[in-house]
Amino acid sequence: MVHEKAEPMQEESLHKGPWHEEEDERLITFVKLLGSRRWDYVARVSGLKRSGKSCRLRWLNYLRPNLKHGHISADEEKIILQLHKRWGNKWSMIARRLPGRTDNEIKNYWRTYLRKKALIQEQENFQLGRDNGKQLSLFQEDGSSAQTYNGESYKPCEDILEAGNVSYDAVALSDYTLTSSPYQTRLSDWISEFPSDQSEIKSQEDSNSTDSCNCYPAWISQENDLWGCSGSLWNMD
DNA sequence: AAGCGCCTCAACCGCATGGGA
DNA sequence: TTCCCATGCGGTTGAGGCGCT
Repeated sequence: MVHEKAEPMQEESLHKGPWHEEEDERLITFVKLLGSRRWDYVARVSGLKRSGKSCRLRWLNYLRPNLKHGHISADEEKIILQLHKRWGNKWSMIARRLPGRTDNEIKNYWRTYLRKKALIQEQENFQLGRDNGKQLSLFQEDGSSAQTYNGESYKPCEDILEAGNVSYDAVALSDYTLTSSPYQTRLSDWISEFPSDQSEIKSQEDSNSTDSCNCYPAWISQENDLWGCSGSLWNMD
């Protein structure tokens, strides 16, 4: 490994905008040579008139191996919805749970498609809430969970219920208990296995780095069964 | 065919964070 | 402890594609 103090790039000479094929090829060559770190150095040594930031972004979002470039599958969409409700706009965290997908891709997908879906869902729930004389607000304007019910905060579980095709109203009417049917009992058991504190979640995240994001934590892999997802997504290399 | 508006997504920007000197 | 720099992250932008009129 060469350790050389990187000179600052000449800002005014930097290329911006879309990458050309030759630039991609050159970047791939130099990343293979120098590794996907020290991006300023890679940018400078490669002769690409791009910033280190730009090189890093191009590599992470487009050039790195094992990226998927196709449409987001229904299974992946469910995961995104679930994790967004859990974590909010933590796109990089969500991306780590979806092998081959980038935070940018997920962020774009959310903004262009899922956010609308969430808003529609909100409107439907608002209508249902009005019909029942209750106000169940599940999403804020930005798409995040509002976590209120009749003006009171509650532990969010709508993500799980939506994923399992259980209506929000069913939860509202059962005072958020999930034990009245075998299916709900199963849900309840599953929820209870969720990491109970941030440190546990953190340790699971740490064991699933970007570079080795080929597995899921136990708590989410169980959703596969719950959702009846195809196995292919979960066994990705 | 041309013009317009909307949508998508690659790329940029600015701030936060972490590590090393 | 402080400063500096590289990297990471989330929000935003804008070019190009596409469909509608």
